[in-house]
Amino acid sequence: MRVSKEKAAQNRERILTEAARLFREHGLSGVGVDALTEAAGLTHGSLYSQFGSKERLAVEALGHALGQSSARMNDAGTLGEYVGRYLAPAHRDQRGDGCVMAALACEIPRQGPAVRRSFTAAVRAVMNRIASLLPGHRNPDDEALAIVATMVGALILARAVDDPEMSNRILAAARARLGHS
Amino acid sequence: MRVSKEKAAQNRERILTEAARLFREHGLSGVGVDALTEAAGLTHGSLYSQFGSKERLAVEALGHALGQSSARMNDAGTLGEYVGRYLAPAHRDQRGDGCVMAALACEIPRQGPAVRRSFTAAVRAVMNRIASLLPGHRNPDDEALAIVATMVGALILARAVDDPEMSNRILAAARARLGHS
DNA sequence: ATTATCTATAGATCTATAGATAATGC
DNA sequence: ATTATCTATAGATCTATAGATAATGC
Repeated sequence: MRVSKEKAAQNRERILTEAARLFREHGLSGVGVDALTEAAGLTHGSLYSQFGSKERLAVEALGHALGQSSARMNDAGTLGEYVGRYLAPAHRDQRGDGCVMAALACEIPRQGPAVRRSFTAAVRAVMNRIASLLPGHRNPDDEALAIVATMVGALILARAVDDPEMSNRILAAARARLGHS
Repeated sequence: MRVSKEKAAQNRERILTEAARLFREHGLSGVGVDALTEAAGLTHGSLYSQFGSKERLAVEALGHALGQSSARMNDAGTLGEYVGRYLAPAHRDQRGDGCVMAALACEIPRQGPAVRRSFTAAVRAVMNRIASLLPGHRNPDDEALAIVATMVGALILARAVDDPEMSNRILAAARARLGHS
């Protein structure tokens, strides 16, 4: 069954959106082609006509999610505001809609070149954005990288730990640490 | 073919050692029972008589690796020494023999209760150890958690990024950040 | 005529189980 | 007699491909 160009574009968009969510929730190797296409109301075969392979879909889905993250990042006017939103329990609790880096970083070293390139660009973008919020710093880029490391590390650990009190404490400690920078 | 008690214990030990390495290198869901047992010179069936399931092997392998990590952690006399070794390119480049938290943290939220409990205990142990290296601090535990977050986040990002210069820079920025704490 | 999607299927690979085997440990 | 290991296999699930289908877009 063929479908209108418009409808096909919508399907593509929906697969990308759902894939961006599913990959963050279950990991890149934790979701199959079946689940990815089914979430968009299609059958698994359709993935291959639209994207050619699961990996190419992953690259596009990452790009899709990273675009949204950038937009949200640019909404924050100050570093404190950004940090506060990033290290919030709400962000910790919705992995599927949150930071791509925190959701997937551990898997990235095992991914193909295209995925890794996309991820690296994302780290660089966050670095630049945070550096732009650090006026008058001596090495804004390096300072920004240290801040990103703290944010990502805290969020990842807060999600991994099974003790809610400890989890909140990790977030609070990182916020406190970054509030004084 | 049965085997002596001693030999069986050796086999068990070897599976644990190899599993601790393979899990860190490829992720918990990235290695199969086949690879785990083959690395110890056995066939896949033997895993079930020794451990009962892949997950129970994972729990024991994590415990095994965490024990080694603690030992190494206690070798460091100062925070600076510990941070310097942790955020070194050598540690970044040998994931299979390095920090369990940095290798597996992103996957932990999707694991069973036993794995999560073990991971949480590890975070607590590192927190306590680092806090003990922070004499005279007001909230040593919280400060320690922020430091752990920075270390783990920096190592994870340094491994994920595909640009060696950027990778080294992340490590250096985090070291600089923690050198002044 | 083109093409987005579906169906059917190939070929791997994954976790787990059942039963056989053969050496140990009593 | 016990038991650590092996072999064979079940039953899922995974990525990918081939060919059919049917509506679009010319």
